[in-house]
Amino acid sequence: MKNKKYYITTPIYYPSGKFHVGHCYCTVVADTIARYKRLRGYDVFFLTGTDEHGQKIEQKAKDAGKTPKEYVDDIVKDTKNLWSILGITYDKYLRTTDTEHVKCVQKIFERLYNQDDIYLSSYEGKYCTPCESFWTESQLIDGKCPDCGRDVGVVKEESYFFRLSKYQDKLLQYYKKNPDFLEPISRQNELINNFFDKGLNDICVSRTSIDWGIKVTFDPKHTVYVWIDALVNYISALGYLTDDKNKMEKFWPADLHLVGKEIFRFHAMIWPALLMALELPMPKKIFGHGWLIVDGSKISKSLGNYKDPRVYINETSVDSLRYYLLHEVTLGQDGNFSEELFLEKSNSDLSNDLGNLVSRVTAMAEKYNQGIIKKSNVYQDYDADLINSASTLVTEIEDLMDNLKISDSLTSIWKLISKANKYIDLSMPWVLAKEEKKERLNTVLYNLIETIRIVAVCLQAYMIETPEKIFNQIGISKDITTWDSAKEFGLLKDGTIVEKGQNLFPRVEIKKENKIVEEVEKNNQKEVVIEEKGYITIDDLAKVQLKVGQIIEVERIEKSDKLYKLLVDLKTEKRVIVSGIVEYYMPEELIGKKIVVVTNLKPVKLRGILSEGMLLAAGDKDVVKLLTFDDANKIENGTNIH
RNA sequence: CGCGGGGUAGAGCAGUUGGCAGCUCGUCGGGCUCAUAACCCGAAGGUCACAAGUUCGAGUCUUGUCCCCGCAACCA
Repeated sequence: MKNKKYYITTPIYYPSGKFHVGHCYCTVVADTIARYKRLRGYDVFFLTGTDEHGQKIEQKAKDAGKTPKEYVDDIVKDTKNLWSILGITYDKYLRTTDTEHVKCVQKIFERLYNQDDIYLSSYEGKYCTPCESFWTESQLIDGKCPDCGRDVGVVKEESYFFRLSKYQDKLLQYYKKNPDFLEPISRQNELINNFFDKGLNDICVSRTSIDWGIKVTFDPKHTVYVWIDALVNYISALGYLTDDKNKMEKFWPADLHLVGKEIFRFHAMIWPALLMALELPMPKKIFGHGWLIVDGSKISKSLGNYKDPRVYINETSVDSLRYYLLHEVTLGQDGNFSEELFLEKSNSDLSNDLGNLVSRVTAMAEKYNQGIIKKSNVYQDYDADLINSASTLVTEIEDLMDNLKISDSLTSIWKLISKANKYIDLSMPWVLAKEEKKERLNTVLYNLIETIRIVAVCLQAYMIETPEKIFNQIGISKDITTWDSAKEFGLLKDGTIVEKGQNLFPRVEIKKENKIVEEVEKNNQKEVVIEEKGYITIDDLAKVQLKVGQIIEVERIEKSDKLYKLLVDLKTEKRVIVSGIVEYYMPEELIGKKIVVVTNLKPVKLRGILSEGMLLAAGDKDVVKLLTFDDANKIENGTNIH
């Protein structure tokens, strides 16, 4: 019998910088679904990749003194390393610079042009010459460029357009007939209310102002714009329009396109329209997931409020990070990520509940029975609860996972873990050992190890190291690690030998307070300092605006050991600045002090309070001294410093 | 009146078709000693943002108000 197939994709990410935990989130979710489907016997094709063309990449590469290709090569190398650390089991990593993809895009472009779905016209828009960017009317701020604040001019550029408007009605009909097509529903509503009600415009699918991209074969001064270049990856990866039709026939249509909410629109509108134009079947589902919010703000490059995800993994383990992303975030909604919460979860759910369970059970097996697990059947009433829950766990997970309730499915695993811990308290194996109730002890240990086996089998969808470690510790053979084997309680063989191993999840000391905040500040400083050479120019220095400020109010921030909320007088205005100097100054020492303030630092929310600047201070871990002035009285608040 | 999401215990969240307000962490008290200062039991803690309405009954439905966040044609 032919296996059922499952085709799942992540977006192809834009490699304009290092990837952060948000990218990991989406990819880990997709990986988990892929693993789950494989466990259930599906033939899975899991696609991810990078969208490597466009002006921004061209610019970034130039800044770094590399060619665009060299630039993206480096990032891709790093990304693949990250994915390998996270245990991402993609079947294909597509790069839009791959020859196959380029050819596919060109052929599609030709075809759509030939059938008049693409036509030549001109794109007219407000253009900021120094920024080399087009802006829409609504993006402009007071009629000026939102990036640099300079005047914009009207510029006409020859462009090819895709007749999106032609597909408007067909799309709407499709949405209505297939209510499961776009999820969550709220995003579908947003899409329809925002765009369809106003009517769809044809979209510009080529640019003459961008060089780094795929050339239009019949008009090479044009470069294919992102819509077609990027979206088409989902079929170019399967070899669409090549001689090898196997994958396309087997896997298309995709079962799930997992995308971020910011690109949901394009996937919900443009992509289906393109597929209609190409007369290909629609994907089964497009799901727009939410974002990770870090300490109240979204992850953003300009805030610099993120770290390399490997930092978190090094502190704990891959499985801790995967667990957090999968369990703490409801798919479809925004989720919270903070280092403190992450470590807390890792300690409580992983170290205390799961890790400790395995540890105490294997320890008892060794201590009381030389690690030998024997089948025996001296039961008590309360055994039934554990055994029932364990034997129905897999079915429960299947129900939830099939509805993409990933977080809930983990919760049901943890409910069983908790039951196992409770079962130990009820059965008190240490008493049984002391009183030499051998047969009952054997039953209890058997039930516990068997429960742990079932938990570990299920965890294979979510975690990459832990299930294997558990299997080794409880000494079981491969045939009872399969998905279906967990549907039956009692497959564990008589005489199985258990060996207590290393702790699965060592507890991590949570250093109270603001590691993360400090990190944010460091990152902000980095923005100003030019990376490699160590020198900055006078212009760079001029970017930093320094003024004399006087501290007029000092307040401790609740629940923070290190932070003061300061009100600083800059003569023309008073600003709130949050500063981590509690350890070094008493409030009364600070009041009235004249200090150096960075006034054009991007505001950051710290502990929920908007900090609109930064104080300059000298020091290291032990000593911190604020920069002050010799003759403070003689210098006025608000004076510029150069 | 551009669109969408949110406001539920100290924190982070869940609440399906309206039917006694829940989960995890933290706090407090107790138990246990197999285990990673872990595990188990119990308790405290909420005007479900506010106001009005529908209803026998509203966190849930309707209307209005306030506040937070995101999107507004390439930030996962």
